[in-house]
Amino acid sequence: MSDAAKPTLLVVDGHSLAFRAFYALPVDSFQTRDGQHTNAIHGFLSMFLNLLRNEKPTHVAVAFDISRHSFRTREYAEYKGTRGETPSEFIGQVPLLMEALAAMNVRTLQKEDYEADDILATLAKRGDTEGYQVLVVSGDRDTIQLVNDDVTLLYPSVQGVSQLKRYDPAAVMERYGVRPEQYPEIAALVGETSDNLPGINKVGEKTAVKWINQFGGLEEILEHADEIKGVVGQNLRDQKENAIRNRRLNRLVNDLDLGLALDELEAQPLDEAAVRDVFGRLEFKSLLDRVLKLGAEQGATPAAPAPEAEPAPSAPAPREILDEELAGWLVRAQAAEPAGLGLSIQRQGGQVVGVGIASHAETVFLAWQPGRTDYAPFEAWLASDAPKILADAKPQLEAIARSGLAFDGLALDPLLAAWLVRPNLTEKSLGDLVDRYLDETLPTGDPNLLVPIDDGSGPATDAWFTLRVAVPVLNALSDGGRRVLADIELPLVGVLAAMELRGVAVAHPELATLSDELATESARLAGEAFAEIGREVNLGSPKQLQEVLFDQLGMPKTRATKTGFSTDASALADLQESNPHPFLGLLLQHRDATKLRQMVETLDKAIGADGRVRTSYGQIGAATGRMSSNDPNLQNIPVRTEDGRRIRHAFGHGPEFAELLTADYSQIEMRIMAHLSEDPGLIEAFNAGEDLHRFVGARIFGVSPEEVTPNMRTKVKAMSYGLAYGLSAFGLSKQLRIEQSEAKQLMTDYFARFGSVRDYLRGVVEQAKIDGYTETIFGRRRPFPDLASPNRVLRDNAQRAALNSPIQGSAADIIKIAMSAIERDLRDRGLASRMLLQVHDELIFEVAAGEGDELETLVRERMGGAADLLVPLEVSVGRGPNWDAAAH
DNA sequence: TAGCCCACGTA
DNA sequence: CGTACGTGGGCTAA
Repeated sequence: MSDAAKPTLLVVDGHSLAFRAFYALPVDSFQTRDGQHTNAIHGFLSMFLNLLRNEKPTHVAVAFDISRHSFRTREYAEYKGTRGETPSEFIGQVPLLMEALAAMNVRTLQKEDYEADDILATLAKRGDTEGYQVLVVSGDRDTIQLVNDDVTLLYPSVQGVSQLKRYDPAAVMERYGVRPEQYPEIAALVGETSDNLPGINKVGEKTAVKWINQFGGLEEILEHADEIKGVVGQNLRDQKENAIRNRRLNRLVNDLDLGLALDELEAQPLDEAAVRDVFGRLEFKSLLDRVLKLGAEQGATPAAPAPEAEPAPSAPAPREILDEELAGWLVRAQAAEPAGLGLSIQRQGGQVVGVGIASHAETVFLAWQPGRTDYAPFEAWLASDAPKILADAKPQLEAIARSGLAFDGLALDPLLAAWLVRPNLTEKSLGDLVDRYLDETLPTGDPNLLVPIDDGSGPATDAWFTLRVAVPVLNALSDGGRRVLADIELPLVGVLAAMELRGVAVAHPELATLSDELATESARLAGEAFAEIGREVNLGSPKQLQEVLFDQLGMPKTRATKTGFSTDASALADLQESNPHPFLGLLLQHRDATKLRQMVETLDKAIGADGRVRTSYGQIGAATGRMSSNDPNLQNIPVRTEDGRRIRHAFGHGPEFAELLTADYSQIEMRIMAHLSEDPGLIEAFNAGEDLHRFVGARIFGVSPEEVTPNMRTKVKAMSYGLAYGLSAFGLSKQLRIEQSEAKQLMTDYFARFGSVRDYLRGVVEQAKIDGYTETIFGRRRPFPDLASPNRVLRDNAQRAALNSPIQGSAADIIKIAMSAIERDLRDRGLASRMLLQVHDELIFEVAAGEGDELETLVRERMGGAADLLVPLEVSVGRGPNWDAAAH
């Protein structure tokens, strides 16, 4: 039998969810005129109705505890003993809730001497055996043990409580690192504070999982307790009775006699009169509408025409329309809004599940589903260049693409625009925009619902606010900012969405091998390090390291940090010079190995089923205009060390592609500095086409370029790059490990030859003090309020950031321009090669067979031609089977 | 458990 | 006492 054809049994732990709802919703906002509190009932029913709506169970039951006492409290009197008095506001809500469920003809179950979870376990077991799909809804982690291929747990998430997380076996494995049936063994070891079940001291989830995976199970762990070293091992031996008791108590009873057959749980039409009565007494108006609507959909006696759901405070109530009516609406709405319609894509699991479209006067909602023909006019409009306004468009464009829809016509993203207005403290969501620019609150249905209401008001309202907020945001933007938005940022949105969807091929076996090697290496280094100091410490703990270095080994104190003294690499290098000790070298090597291993592991875990890793680009990430990359960060993959490059070696191309191509700008920031400063010397250096640092070195040291030694070149290079960061003589001396006087002299000599650079950098800061902001070549602004701060540290920091911003920001602008141009070219020319990654000044492409040369030419032209500067933009390109080999 | 701090990878 | 980021472990306050 296919899953879709199986009956679905929904079993809910009434007590635990009502209790969670009680804490999630404000007590004071939910009470009847005669003072009866109803927040737990309201929260529970709201969530429950959504479950019925979304999951469409064929069979339903809700289980409750009878009292706080059960066979577990008899076995272990302290069980749940730490729980305080049940709040008086909660008491009395449960019987009313049961009454409401009875009116809805939902069976409620209780069993003397057992807890609700035992009832869930029994029903899950029987449902599974009898061929049901079972959904268990509980806020008690013990129910994780019930999960299997046919039993899914829906568990309220900790922070939001606004959504239920689905736990199937894979999700349990991902979250807890063990199979569902093993979860209670973890819980037994760790203990459960809320149940007053102490576990083994110092054993947390990580250790428990490690042991389980190492020994196979709790029983085996206890058998091998003698082999476990350290304090935790002793704790385990001392406290193993805790674990044994916990395991006995957290085993759910799954063979209760409930005195009913599963057939009897079949979903029944609600009793409308009774529902009206109970909900009326509870004064649940909108919930009554929802329950009756649901009842009508599911074939209950048709309810009297229910009043329209309450509209959001000021948004027009959304209508749901199809076919010709939708086509007509779109034509009229577009005529009314020539700048674009508001659009919001509701998503679930990365797919489109609903769409809101708004003009100022009206909103519509579309319950879009793949294969439906009623929405053809919408799909045509979506694919057309008709202007559309979306807040935080990128993830929405991705859902559109994943759902097989075409998109064009992104006219504005107010979130992106707001970032250009205030790139530092940026608004992060539509709600933030509405707050700041409209001084209103974005209605979110009911933020406290356990499950968000899914009636279409969300996306339609979002679309309406998106449209409205666009005007004040645009008004706040400078002319230059509008140009950056239109010419650079908006065209990039779709490009980034496409890159994110493509991902990059990463070879798991290579990473696995590397990880193993690094693990062995770091274990060896740790062992040697421990031998040096005669004890075992946590080498990853700066605190413990300080004890070793400064107390035990009596080394001189290093640079102070907020919480002690630095143990970073440069501090340790200093110590190695003044107080040579083998421990220091071993520690540094161990750091390198563990850090690298950690990166390898993170990357490895990010490889998807298709062998590709997908990052997310933060378009509104950096204040300078750069992008960021996260989940995982692919902009900090090691390159400087041999082992690091082995990670790059694992980045390859898909089987349908021939190789990778990397293209990066050479010294783009220095070139921008040459352009902005108009320094004749620097401009000449670049136009000479000779090695920059050699050329500059020759000028500074008064020798010919051939006479510039590697040492001289290193100093000049550090100096040049440091300039753009506001480097001081002190900092330069430290980095080059030279005397401060020598660093000072170097700077003097540098500026003697390249004086315009200094004048420019000074001018940037002066102008920024006047304007309050800096600007890139293309007009991207960044405000610097701290330039006027009386606090010197803040002011100096702001000065350095200010002089760097036009340089870093212009470089970001340039590569963004190039990216959009390249993406467009690739499409226009019908090439199959594709852009995959951006690492600030570098682009990585997957090359289709036979396209290598054309791609290289195209990329060189577009990157080199992205800006017209006083110096050429040089691009270097490499190709190869992997990222490392494609380097140049 | 949330959030800070430290340390360190990239440009 | 050099800019811009993101990540992860340790640690601590709640």
